Amino acid sequence: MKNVSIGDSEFEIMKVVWGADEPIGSAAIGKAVEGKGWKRTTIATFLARLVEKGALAAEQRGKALYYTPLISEREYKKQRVSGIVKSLFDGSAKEMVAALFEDENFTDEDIEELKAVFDNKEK
Amino acid sequence: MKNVSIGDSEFEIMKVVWGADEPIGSAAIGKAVEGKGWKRTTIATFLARLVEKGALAAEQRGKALYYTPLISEREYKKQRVSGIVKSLFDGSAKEMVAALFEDENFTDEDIEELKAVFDNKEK
DNA sequence: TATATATGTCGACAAATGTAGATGTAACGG
DNA sequence: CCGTTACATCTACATTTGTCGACATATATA
Repeated sequence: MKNVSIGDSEFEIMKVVWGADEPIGSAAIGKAVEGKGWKRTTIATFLARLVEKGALAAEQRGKALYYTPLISEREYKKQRVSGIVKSLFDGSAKEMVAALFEDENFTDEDIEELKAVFDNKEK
Repeated sequence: MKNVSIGDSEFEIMKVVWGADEPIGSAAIGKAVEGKGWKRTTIATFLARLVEKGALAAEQRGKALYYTPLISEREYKKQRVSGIVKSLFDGSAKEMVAALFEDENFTDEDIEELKAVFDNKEK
């Protein structure tokens, strides 16, 4: 419920944990973020902080810790997007969409799909 | 062009400067953000940092400094929104809109308007 | 068993940001 | 001429986030 604030690097870790359907161990996480060029301890710090913040739960399994998300990806994204809508678009999601629309690339299919989504919701 | 990073409080200042159509002086800015509860020096720091960052230009006019935005509101919002789309929605603006749609409140009028915008763009 | 390997914990340091007190100064009111 | 204002600048301190290195320990292995 509370607003967990997650940094960009931490977020990369979250994505990995969200991507796993079961509690995921540090080893697997490390493997998943190879390529980011982070030292082992760096990753460990992110994990520890995420646990502190209440974004992840950690359980000991053998020698290693296994992590489970305490906030869902959807929840988190929603939080972030709402924040942007509120601070940049005065709370108007419509404004945001309109702005997005001017700058981002949408294919005609995208638009069709979106219109469909909208039609669906429109009661 | 460069990606100016602006904090939340700094952003509040930017909004004021953007809102003025002419260079705006520190006094006016201070007046505009009364209510935020910031001390005078706090505001001055924000202004100074924004100038350092290249977000604002300052010119001396009499005793006070007058500020002009060096990045447009549109430009900045675009930057922020693109960042979110990239990091949270894998670069898919469509996904973002869809997500927005599930969480935010859109009135039927909003939807109509958006569809109109979409129709317009669809070539 | 002595050792290399895998992990977790601590403490650190830097940059960005929020926030403000101390200082210095020039203009203004009397 | 002098105190009061109105500002600007500088320094400072806390928190958050990105990144580690140093350590301690348990485990696996030669």
